[in-house]
Amino acid sequence: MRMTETQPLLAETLAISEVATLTGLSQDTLRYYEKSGLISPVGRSAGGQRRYSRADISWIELLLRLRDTGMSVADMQRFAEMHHHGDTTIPERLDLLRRHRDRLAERIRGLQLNGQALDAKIAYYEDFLEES
Amino acid sequence: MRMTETQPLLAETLAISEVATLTGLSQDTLRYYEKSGLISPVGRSAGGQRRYSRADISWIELLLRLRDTGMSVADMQRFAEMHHHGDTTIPERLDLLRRHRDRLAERIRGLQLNGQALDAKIAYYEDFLEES
DNA sequence: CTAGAAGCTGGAGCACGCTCCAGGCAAACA
DNA sequence: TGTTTGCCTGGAGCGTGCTCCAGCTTCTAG
Repeated sequence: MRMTETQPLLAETLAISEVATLTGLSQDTLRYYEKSGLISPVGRSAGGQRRYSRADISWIELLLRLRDTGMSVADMQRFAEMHHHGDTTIPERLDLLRRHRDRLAERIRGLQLNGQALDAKIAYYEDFLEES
Repeated sequence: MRMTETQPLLAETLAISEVATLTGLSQDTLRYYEKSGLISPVGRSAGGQRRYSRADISWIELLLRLRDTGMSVADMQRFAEMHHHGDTTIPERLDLLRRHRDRLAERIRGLQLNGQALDAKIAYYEDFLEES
């Protein structure tokens, strides 16, 4: 078979620097997330360096969505653990996602209202300047 | 030269506990905000206890709006300092508010997009459950 | 084969935004 | 009047989410 050449499967994996560039997370953060259980232990090269698979990448992308919509690391840990326990946890995961989604909707509504109040303040300042 | 008490003005002021209840901030946070310059030194009773005026309250309400829309304490400090320097800083303040408003609009848009992606994920899980 | 770049681990450190004392004076109620 | 409740200050401490580092191993280009 092949000798020193990398096989197709291996060619599909990414080094940590590439994942960092791809996701915008720092290498330190990627390692920190793995250490904290947000990312399940990722594949390794013969020498022990991380090799991320496509599945790892899409999992990280989901994590980022959760994080960017305000989910805490603690909640992401719970979610990751469910994920790790397989399909039987899908109802729980669904539940968690729905709750999160609802809180997000509320938060967006709140931000919109605050935005309107800020607009009013801005208009007030604009009027003030116009009159002087 | 306002050392008199039992004036209508005094009747209009609030103790820190009342402001805490009113705004949802803790007494410690109110003192911390004052210490950090977010709130300019508030009036005191003869004995040295804080007495918040209507103007103090509405300033705090503006601060809360800024905070709740994601402004950092550092940025609020700058804003507070401008405010403290009087009307000549209105153009700067307007500028800061507009920038903040724009960032907020962007953030809301981003949250909405992430929300849609979460909806898709939720739908995926729902389908999965339905088929089993 | 080798130099330099990239990655590893465990653990310390940091920025932010509060939060919680201790020890003491102020205010309100009975 | 007393005593209970409230507020004061300065400063230490904390939870979160990273970020940095030392000392060492692995990879890769030439």
